[in-house]
Amino acid sequence: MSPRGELLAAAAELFTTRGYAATTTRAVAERAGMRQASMYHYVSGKEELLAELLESTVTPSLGYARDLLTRDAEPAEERLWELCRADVELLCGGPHNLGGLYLLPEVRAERFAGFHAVRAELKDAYGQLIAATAVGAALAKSELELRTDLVFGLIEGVILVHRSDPDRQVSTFAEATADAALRIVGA
Amino acid sequence: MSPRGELLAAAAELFTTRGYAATTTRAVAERAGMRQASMYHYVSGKEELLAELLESTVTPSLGYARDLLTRDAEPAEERLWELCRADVELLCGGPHNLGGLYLLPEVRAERFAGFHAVRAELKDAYGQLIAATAVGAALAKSELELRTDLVFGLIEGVILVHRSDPDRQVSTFAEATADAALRIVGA
DNA sequence: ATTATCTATAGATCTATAGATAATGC
DNA sequence: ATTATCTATAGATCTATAGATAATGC
Repeated sequence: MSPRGELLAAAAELFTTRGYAATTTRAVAERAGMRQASMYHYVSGKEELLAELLESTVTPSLGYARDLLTRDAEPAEERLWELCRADVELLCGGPHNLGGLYLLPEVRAERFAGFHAVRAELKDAYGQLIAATAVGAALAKSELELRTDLVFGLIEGVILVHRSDPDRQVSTFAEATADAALRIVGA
Repeated sequence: MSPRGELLAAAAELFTTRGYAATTTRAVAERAGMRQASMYHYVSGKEELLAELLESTVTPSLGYARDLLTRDAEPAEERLWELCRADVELLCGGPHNLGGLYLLPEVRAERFAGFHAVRAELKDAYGQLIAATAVGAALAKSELELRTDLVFGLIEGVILVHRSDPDRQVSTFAEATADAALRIVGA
């Protein structure tokens, strides 16, 4: 792996376990096999590492969501189920609990607006799929938004469940979460 | 309010917004109206503040859950709904987003085992109520545990939803979350 | 020439204690 | 006597840069 990749992997592990503020540049650099100062040859600092990690966790889900939105021959219920399953798999399935980055209090900073923009797009895709279900088509706009929030909340909530029990098998849990999401929608 | 209470309130606000590691003892003390060193007259340090805040957020829900468990004249579905509603109200309804304390990476530390024990009891109460529903009584044990995890995940997930949109009215959102929890269970 | 690394360190914190002073309550 | 507070600070970090050295690529 490239030195930058080593730094990102080290940061992913440390940020998700110890948190962002509690992780020193020294800890990241030495886990990546270099001295603290050498890190600055590859990245501008901790912030850049977190920004890049955040975007890398949400971009694949967004790409998949966009693909699902175009597949309008398939029932919206099946596509929504599949988006939930894949999203949970991506958030909880990686080597570290990458979804755990969403929980860090620091992500609200203006610096990470890019991440928030991509996430808002992903949430919009959830909303479109929910609106396209048989049940969703019959709901008022405010009720649709509420259910979208709840489904989105469930997906993020499983990150916390996964954090407190990381040994659980992710694939079956992801499917169960997708089932639960459809029940929340009412489909 | 007592000086200790002022410190706890200050810590609640700062820990939930900036995070634990990023909050200095100076910031907590001065928000509570005293000098940094004076804080040590009332508490042993930051850890004690977080431990006390964590337990104070989960203890009321547990007390209410125990009360609901004894009320076996009422249908389990209604009691579960009410527990979910009250829990969301407590986590998201206070002056600060106290539920946000659950998201801090530091809470996993051994130091906060007391909090985790109380939370495990609360989760057990959820499990008992779910098992007592008409649908729950027909489920296998593993499926029951899975749905308990999902309901618990939903409740914690709404903390994140609330964090990204703190201005939403809590009471209606709490009711909608309770509705969604019953749909996850299948009741 | 450029890239990759290292050591050393300036400058800026942050925590927790020491020690002094004032206020309170017997 | 005890409680509440303060100022000052020792000791321990942590970040980011400076400056040196080695390795690589034209």
